Amino acid sequence: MVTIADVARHAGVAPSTVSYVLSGKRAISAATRARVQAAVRELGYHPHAGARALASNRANVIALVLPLRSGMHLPVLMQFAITVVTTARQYDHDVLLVTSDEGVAGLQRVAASAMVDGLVLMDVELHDVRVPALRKLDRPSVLIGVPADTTGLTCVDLDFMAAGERCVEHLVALGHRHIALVGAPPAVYERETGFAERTRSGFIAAVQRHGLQAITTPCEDTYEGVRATVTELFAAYPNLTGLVVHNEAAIDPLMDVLRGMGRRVPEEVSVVAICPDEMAERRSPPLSSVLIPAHELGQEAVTLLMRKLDGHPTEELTLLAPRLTARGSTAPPSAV
Amino acid sequence: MVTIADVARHAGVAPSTVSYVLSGKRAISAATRARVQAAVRELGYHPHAGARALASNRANVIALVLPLRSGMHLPVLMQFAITVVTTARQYDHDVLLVTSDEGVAGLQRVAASAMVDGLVLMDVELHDVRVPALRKLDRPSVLIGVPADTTGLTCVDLDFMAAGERCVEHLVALGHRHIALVGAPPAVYERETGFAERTRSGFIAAVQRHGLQAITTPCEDTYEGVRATVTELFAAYPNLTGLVVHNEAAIDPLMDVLRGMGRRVPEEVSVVAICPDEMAERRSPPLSSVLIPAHELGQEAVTLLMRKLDGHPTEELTLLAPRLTARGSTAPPSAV
DNA sequence: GGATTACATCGAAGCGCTTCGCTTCGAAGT
DNA sequence: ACTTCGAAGCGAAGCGCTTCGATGTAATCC
Repeated sequence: MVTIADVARHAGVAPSTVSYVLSGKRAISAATRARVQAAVRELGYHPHAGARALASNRANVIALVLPLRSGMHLPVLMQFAITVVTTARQYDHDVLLVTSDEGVAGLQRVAASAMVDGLVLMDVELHDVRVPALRKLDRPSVLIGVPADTTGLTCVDLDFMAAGERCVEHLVALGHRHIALVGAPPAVYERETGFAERTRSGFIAAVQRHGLQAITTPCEDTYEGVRATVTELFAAYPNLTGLVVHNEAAIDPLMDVLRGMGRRVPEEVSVVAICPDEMAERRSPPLSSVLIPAHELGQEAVTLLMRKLDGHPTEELTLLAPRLTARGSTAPPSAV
Repeated sequence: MVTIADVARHAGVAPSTVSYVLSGKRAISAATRARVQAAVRELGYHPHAGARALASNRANVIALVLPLRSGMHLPVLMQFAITVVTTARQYDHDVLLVTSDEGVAGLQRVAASAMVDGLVLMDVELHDVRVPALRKLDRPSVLIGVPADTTGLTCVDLDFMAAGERCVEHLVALGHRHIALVGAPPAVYERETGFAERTRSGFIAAVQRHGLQAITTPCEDTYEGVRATVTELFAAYPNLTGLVVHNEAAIDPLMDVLRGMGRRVPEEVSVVAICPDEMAERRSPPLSSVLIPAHELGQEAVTLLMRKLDGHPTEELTLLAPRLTARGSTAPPSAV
């Protein structure tokens, strides 16, 4: 193994000088710097991460904590994860992947053992068990998702309330007057995941602002569940022409079911979804949608964490504005 | 921060004794061990990972390396990742997530800086650039996927050749005589990803064994691409009754297209897929399928890596036998 | 021109842990 | 009773790095 002493010897300087060249924490003459950098390159030197962590009290690693409950939408999580890694690398940090299968103890462990300098928690619920644990952890952290009490925390999320409103506005602008929200499975509401409820309240607020009836229903993401939900919906509200869908896994079945019922999209029913863009684009017709900005969220989360690691204060709550992309699944309602 | 010295003092022993209690590398009397363990618990001691890595030359971390090309099937990758983390924890290791966006340099870095003791590479291609880099890396590794030359490596994968054969056998057993393989997008074959080609050769071998015609076609995973492929297929081979689909993203569109063409599944066309189980089960009708055993693969990969870390030799190539689950999408061909 | 300042570099301490070799002690063997 | 031996625990070295204070040297000031 090549050590800093080897590099120093090779460049004819003291080890500390090499260290300062690498960290830039003290002024070094251009000549010396060049010599050291050449030595580093020639010897293929990589500082020993453990030694560095020990001496500097900084591991240059952040933890990415996934919850391990079922019903998560894996592709979105993966996209997050990839973005977090990529962004962290831009700040010269690596990412340790932690799941909650050891429960909260895992957080304790990676933080207390100084493996990581800070943490990013994905998919935080309204009453997430990890949040209290986090509070007494002394390491900075950023949450993706919004728990009930955000004091002292740093949270990032899509503004789901605005997203719900935005969907309604889109449909109303097209002329729809009978609009329903097809939401997450009941279990998600019971768990008080936050974003489901926030979307719903945004939906309701917008609909009522326009003097329309607020129709919302949870929806299982199985084929049969979707069929049942949609059937009931149209039985109860036969003149429904607009659907807002906030349930990634239900979208495919839902479109199938609509077709099966002979209700054509967008001629007879307009559908606007809250889901990743790629999902919306793959459908036929492509779906009008508000995208889940996994990339932006991940990037923002890491950037905020880095700021905290540098000792800067941050906002408690950062909500990203929703962007709606109109595609082929929405149109004015057919004149009746 | 609580150090080993604090624990030692609290338990009335030397630091080295605490270390030996924790590692179990030397005999310690039951009484002392109990006292030390109590002290550890009371003080909430967690060994400093960096210090430990420095002194012991072991980081107790493995790298999980994802390729960053497009067209990967994210949910499967995520499932892998989760399994790898969970399994690694069982061996008291953590997982560093590495993407190939720094190219091969990222591997160099995490290995040379002693951040990780070994690596698991996901989704390895036939001519993967990471493989040569790996060879000169001195750290043990396990590949998921099979490159062209496996000498000196440890590879794990589904036996795609057998999977292709298995699908054919299933359809033939039901009585089908006209069977086509709908494969991955052309780009995947061009990249020589290995598994696509292996499935194809298994398919061809099995089909020819039964004296049938070998019909295979790549397939884009867009809606339009699938429509085009399927249309051409049935135009060229009108009496086709069996389809083997090895393209996760194409399955949904394909089923839609078949329905759109008025070809009912399984009454008129039987479809067997190679895809994750959950995907097969969510469809209506549920798909007969050979599953991608992400969980088993991940587990096997980590287990093999741990064995290598302990200095044991391992097989160059471990292929998991495919398991086919018959569901609602396959049936005997209708008597013509 | 001597004192002052800034700049560039060095040396050594120490981060928290593991590990090697040593000491001590009591039990077993002869 | 004396050696022998294994078990249990201790002490100190050292892993590779960062960082602080010190030192040497050259530029700057009145």
